[in-house]
Amino acid sequence: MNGFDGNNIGMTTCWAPPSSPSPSPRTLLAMLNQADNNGHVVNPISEIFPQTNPQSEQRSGLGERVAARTGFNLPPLEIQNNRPFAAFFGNPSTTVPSPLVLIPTGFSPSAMLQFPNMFLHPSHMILPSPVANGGPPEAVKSSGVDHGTMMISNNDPMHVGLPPQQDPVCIPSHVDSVDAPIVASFESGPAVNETDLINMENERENEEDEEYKEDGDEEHNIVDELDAEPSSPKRRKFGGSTMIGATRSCKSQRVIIQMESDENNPDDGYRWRKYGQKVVKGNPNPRSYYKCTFTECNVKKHVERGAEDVKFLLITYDGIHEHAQPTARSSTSGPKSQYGSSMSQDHNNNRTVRLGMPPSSSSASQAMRRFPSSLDPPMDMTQFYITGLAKLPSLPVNQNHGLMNPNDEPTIDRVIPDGTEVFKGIRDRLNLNFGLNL
DNA sequence: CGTGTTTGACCGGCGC
DNA sequence: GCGCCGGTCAAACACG
Repeated sequence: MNGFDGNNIGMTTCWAPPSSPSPSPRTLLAMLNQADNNGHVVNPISEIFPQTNPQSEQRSGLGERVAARTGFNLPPLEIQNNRPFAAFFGNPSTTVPSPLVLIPTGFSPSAMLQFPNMFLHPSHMILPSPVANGGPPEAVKSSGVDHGTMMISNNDPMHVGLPPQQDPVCIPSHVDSVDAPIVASFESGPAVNETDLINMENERENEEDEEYKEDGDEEHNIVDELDAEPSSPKRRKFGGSTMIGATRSCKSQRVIIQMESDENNPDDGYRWRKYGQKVVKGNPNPRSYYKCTFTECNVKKHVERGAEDVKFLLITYDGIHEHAQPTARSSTSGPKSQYGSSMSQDHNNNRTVRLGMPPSSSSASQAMRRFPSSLDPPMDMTQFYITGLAKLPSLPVNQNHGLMNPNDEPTIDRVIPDGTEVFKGIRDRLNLNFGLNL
């Protein structure tokens, strides 16, 4: 049985529905999917959800103003539940993002998953003054009364793309007491606008190649040094390891996801080998370190539970898979594949779990079917958002962050059994549009 | 027996 | 320079 039963999972990025006639979810998906085919937003959200609330423009909050501009009504946020990540996890040393994602003007929410590089870890941001091109960098707090969250914009002239006068579209991550959030943060580079993103997409591989080249040189040097001296049994051997320092992995592409799960290591389609566990400062719950078991794949992840609420998992992925997902679990008695034979197991519950695998009463082969890959038809994350929230049992449809119109019927053929599909959707989108394999 | 997990020791970065 | 901290290694162990 899937460990996500009964868990309420939803994206933290949210927006409200139009207050007047809206397209059905099916229509919406069709419209949004048009953006997938060429990587551009053919139908901006403002076209899909035309502005219907004349008072929206008078809102004071930046997020609300932009929401009003784009035709969305942001739902009220419970400030006490909208804590910053570090505070939420009670671990100030944990590298976690703000529970806000920032979408430059002109982007639809679906674009965030097409160009994840635009979403930065706060530590990588230069926080500009709200006054364009003036004043020292600083955090910009939302002035919205019903938004207790901090907004961070990026007008860094070195990177930017955002015209300074343009307000970014702030999509507050709604950490709701009912809806368990999934937060995806992408640490990969500077914020840019859409056109820059296209160029960046072309340049990204070259940059990474150079970075890897540098890494390789460093590693080579270290190995040379170590080769000159004998090593004790417990002494670290650098051969085969890309680690130079404790924070080495910070240079790689990093994606941080928060989700609610009973499992300590929900399966995400790849196979992981646990290589360490450590209690980090500020969180009594140990952090588990995993490596991808694929040959020569250096992707790592670490998983820890929230300090305050153990229901929440913080999963941090470091690196990019440069291989396909395993098609099936190899048998311990069968021929050895490139992968190890194990699944990530939750030893607390003594069972193997597969994130993104809806419970099924059918055959085991179906249970082992692969995750969608880049070869599968593109799926806009919005539909996962919608379908995920549509399954939330404790909220009336018209309160599901306003994502569904009360008159809308859920699309039966797209309704996902549990919110883990949101995770899958994130990964698919990252893989499909950015080559980021989680 | 093969594979993955556990766990104490070790390492480098960083702040003071 | 020292100590803290996060990250990693690898022998021992567990499991099927």
